[in-house]
Amino acid sequence: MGRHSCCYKQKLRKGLWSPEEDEKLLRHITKYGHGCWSSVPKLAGLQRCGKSCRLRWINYLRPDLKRGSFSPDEENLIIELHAVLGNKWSQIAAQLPGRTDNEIKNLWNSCIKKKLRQRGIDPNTHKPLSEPDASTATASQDLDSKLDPTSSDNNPLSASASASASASQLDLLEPTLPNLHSVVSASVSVSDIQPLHSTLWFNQNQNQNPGTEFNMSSNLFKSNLPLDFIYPDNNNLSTSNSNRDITNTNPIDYENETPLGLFPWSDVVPNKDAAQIGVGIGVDGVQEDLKWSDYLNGLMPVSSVLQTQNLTQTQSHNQSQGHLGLCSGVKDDTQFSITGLNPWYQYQNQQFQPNSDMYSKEFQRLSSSFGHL
DNA sequence: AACCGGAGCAACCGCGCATCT
DNA sequence: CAGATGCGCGGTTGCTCCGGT
Repeated sequence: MGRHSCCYKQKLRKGLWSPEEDEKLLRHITKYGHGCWSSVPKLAGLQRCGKSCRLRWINYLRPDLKRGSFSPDEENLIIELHAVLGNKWSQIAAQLPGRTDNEIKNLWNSCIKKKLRQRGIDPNTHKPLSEPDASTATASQDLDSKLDPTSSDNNPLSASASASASASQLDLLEPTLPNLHSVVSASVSVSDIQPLHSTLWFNQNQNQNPGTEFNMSSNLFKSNLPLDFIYPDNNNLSTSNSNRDITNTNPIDYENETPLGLFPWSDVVPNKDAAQIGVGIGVDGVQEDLKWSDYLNGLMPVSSVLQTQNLTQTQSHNQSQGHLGLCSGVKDDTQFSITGLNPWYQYQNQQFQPNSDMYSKEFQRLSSSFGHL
């Protein structure tokens, strides 16, 4: 196939995305969904190819993205999954809600590879290096023998491994995959790695209503509860969730094409200074002190930012400290539903539910995603 | 202060597969 | 059935930041 025809077109912008482009894309997809990606740039008024828009959305603008550095648990899980899946970044990312394949790939290439080598492990084979560092080789060998994907005897996810045998071996993987053994105890017949690793998500051995009882396979999931999901960790906001008035919504005024705030909590920011996130929008030489990612990370409304002028870098930095633990667990953007997943829609629709309901929705999505199980 | 090199990251490229016409 | 188109993935590039010299 080669390059796509859209890539040959002239006048298409390349390179870094400007805040204006981000806002256009975000607003368009928020309002209409992405539909056919090739038509997105035209409809959104962007001089980009659809592919570029898709990439930007998936890797950066998607509201369910978790931002910030990877936790040790996440890194461990990536290593475990890489041992099984290899460079299938999208499949690895599917097990890490809120993380993109690109993000994981970059982490792997820049950090984890190096760490594994320092521990005497070949990051490609997950075997000890030919000349491992003596001080670390012994310890790493132990781990390595458990993770060797080329050995059906040692590989707990081997297609030929029986469920019971796998369960005992999976115990060895703790604590990084604490619930994996119970997953395997469901007597899953492993003939295909795809359905198997999808079971990392929940414990199929539960006979109860899986929507309320299924176990997350990793501590990663436990920290991403709905309230953190919806409310930014912002010092300017009350930290008491119970004190928040979730009926105080800030609807997007689509009729006039002037969003009051792309995020519903935009009007909850209690003081003017806090609202004036110090992002120098990179327009015509205006300062761009803060990375756009930091701006998004601070979850300030685009409209507020666009109105902001003459801001100090200090304000930028301080505001950027706020973050949101976004976690939807949905990797495949084709499955993405603005109204179903987007936290601010849930917020606006006052459909906020206790954790069990949240998990129930997660399970429903998982069920549809892995319906072939 | 200037330079340099490594790390981290965002974005692009090229390919394969699926779907459409 | 074949070509065109759309989409997704993994690999790669190039930019920015930052610490060391």
